[in-house]
Amino acid sequence: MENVEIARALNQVADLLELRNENPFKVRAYRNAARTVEGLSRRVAEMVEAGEDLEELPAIGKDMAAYITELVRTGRLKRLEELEQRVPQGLAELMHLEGVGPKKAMRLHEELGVSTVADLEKAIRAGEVETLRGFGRRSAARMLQAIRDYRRHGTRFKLSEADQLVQPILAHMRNAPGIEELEVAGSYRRRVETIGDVDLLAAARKPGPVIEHFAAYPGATRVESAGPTRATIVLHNGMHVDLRVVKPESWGAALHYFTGSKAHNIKVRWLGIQRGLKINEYGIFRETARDGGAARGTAARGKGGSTRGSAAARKSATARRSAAQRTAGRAAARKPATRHKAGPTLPRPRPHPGPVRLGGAREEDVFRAVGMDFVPPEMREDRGEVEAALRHELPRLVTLEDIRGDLQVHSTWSDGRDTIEAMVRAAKERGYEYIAITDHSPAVAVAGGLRPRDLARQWKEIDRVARKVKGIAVLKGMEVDILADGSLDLPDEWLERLDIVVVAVHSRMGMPQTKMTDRVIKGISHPGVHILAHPTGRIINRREPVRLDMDAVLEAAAELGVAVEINAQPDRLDVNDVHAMRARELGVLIAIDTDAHSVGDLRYMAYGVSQARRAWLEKRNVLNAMPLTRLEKWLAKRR
DNA sequence: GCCGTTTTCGGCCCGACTGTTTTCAGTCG
Ligand SMILES: Nc1nc2c(ncn2[C@H]2C[C@H](O)[C@@H](COP(=O)(O)OP(=O)(O)OP(=O)(O)O)O2)c(=O)[nH]1
Ligand SMILES: [Mg+2]
Ligand SMILES: [Mg+2]
Ligand SMILES: [Zn+2]
Repeated sequence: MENVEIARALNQVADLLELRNENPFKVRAYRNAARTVEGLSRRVAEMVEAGEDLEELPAIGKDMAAYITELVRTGRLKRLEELEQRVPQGLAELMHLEGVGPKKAMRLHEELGVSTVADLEKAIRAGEVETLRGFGRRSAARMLQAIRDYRRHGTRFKLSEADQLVQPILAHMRNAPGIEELEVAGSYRRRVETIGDVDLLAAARKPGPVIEHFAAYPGATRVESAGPTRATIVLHNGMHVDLRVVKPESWGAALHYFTGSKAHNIKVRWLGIQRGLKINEYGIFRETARDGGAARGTAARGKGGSTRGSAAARKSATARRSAAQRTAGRAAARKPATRHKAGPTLPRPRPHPGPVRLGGAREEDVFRAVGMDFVPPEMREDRGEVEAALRHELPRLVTLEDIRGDLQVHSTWSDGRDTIEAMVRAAKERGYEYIAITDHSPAVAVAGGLRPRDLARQWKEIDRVARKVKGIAVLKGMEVDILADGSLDLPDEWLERLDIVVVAVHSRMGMPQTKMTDRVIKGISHPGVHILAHPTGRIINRREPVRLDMDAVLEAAAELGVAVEINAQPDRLDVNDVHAMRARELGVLIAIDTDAHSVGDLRYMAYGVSQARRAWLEKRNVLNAMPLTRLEKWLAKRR
């Protein structure tokens, strides 16, 4: 069983527990466990088989370890099956609709017999939903819209698509009245390979006009919501764009909040609580002693100030503090400027000094307040970066500037669109020290694979270009196909004469896992091989990864001294961040290659570097961050 | 259900927007 399948089962349990109105912290425990499994660089199944102690993993305790073991051993989970018996099929699906959560889903089912999205649509059209207590015409209309959205666009957007799409919005927002700062936050800033929505953050003294300007964006089909500090619009292609606006003094805290990830935020805020601090998107606050327990039941003091108090005060107060009180505080905080008779029992003027603001103008303020080093956005996934930052042991992540060359590039000799000379010149312009020309081998006939005698001619051309274009080394390479039996698609005498050999699977992608794993390991075991390219073959949103025991492949690569590629094509990003992280742990070098098929594609390097950073890679982990002389030595040593 | 420079019990992030409400639950970021 794969990690994603285990994670899916645990998430399903969480959804069903939520529908059954279980303790929200228990629900979260299942989601946290799922996240751990999904972000794990190793196969949990293998860990179980090896008898390793799963309870050492974060968010995995006695129960979760047992559930995971059961899943691995039997392929089933009794806990899940029991819940499926008790909760009607389809209700979990209803929760995927925007604006429909566990409570509404359950009520729709209990009061209208709705248990599928189709049922819900019928009920809305029949006018049944709007008659429900707490529902109405508007919410029914909203649900109808949510159903349309759900059916239209299920998948997430590629990061590169988001990059395109964001440009005109940024251009529009730069003209917003009074805007002082503007940045894309969320998963986009963390450079996640796919993006659910675009999260924009702006700073302005007066947020109102900025929100209005945003809502008037010509590319929007509708405004989903708009309040005094935030708004959501929907673009023609279905992409949602969130805007949050704060005052400049809150810029850093807001950027931290809106960059996420959610799990990272929760962990950092919890560290704050343990240090007597409250961290939110407005800043970092310390509550004075007199401001704690006594004042808390009363209504809020507006944004940021509506603090819940010191850890000690919190402890004594939370017990006697009802949920109603909590929400009352929040509701009053909603419109602090416009509500004159704020909370129910607010005794103004209060003599106490109120919470002390410790910072929040800069993002570093948040980290410093809890004793952490600054964490680069790409690492903020709660995959150990918080603990590493507390120990001051964060890696020094590789940067685009560290990259000295590109080791997988195609030309017109196979399926590339630009000549060797053009590719070399473009590489030189990027400041590279070297570039490898790696056209396809014969078996990849659809991509114009080169036969050995073509290769001989190509080398003459490479020599000619190398003489003509000074200041960059041009390596003679090939992207050699790993055939179905694991042998390489080029005779040894030719392999030996290449400067660099990149190997990859391009056919028979549907093999069962053990066969595919044997095939790839046999492929890289050939002594002439330097780099394993796009190991899973996945195309994001289009083609599933091949079934491969990545752990076994990476262990073999470590033993053989073969490098593994992060293919920087934005629809590949293969290996992904999680596997690249495992490679690093095993001491496998990573080659970040653009697999460019035109000079323009060379810029994809940035996408590869982003994924490398998400994998915690440093310069020394990256093959093509080596200077030429070291690279040449490494290439020769492999022989 | 997990977890422990404060704990093996009692905590678990914190705030905005909507709709329908007359005081806030639900959902989402
Ligand atoms: N503190 C806190 N912050 C949250 C919570 N939910 C979301 N955020 C923050 C962190 C997120 O990165 C950011 C944007 O929310 P999104 O739902 O758009 O998530 P994100 O962009 O990370 O992923 P996405 O690709 O959009 O699915 O808002 C939460 O429950 N608590
Ligand atoms: Mg987002
Ligand atoms: Mg968002
Ligand atoms: Zn290829």
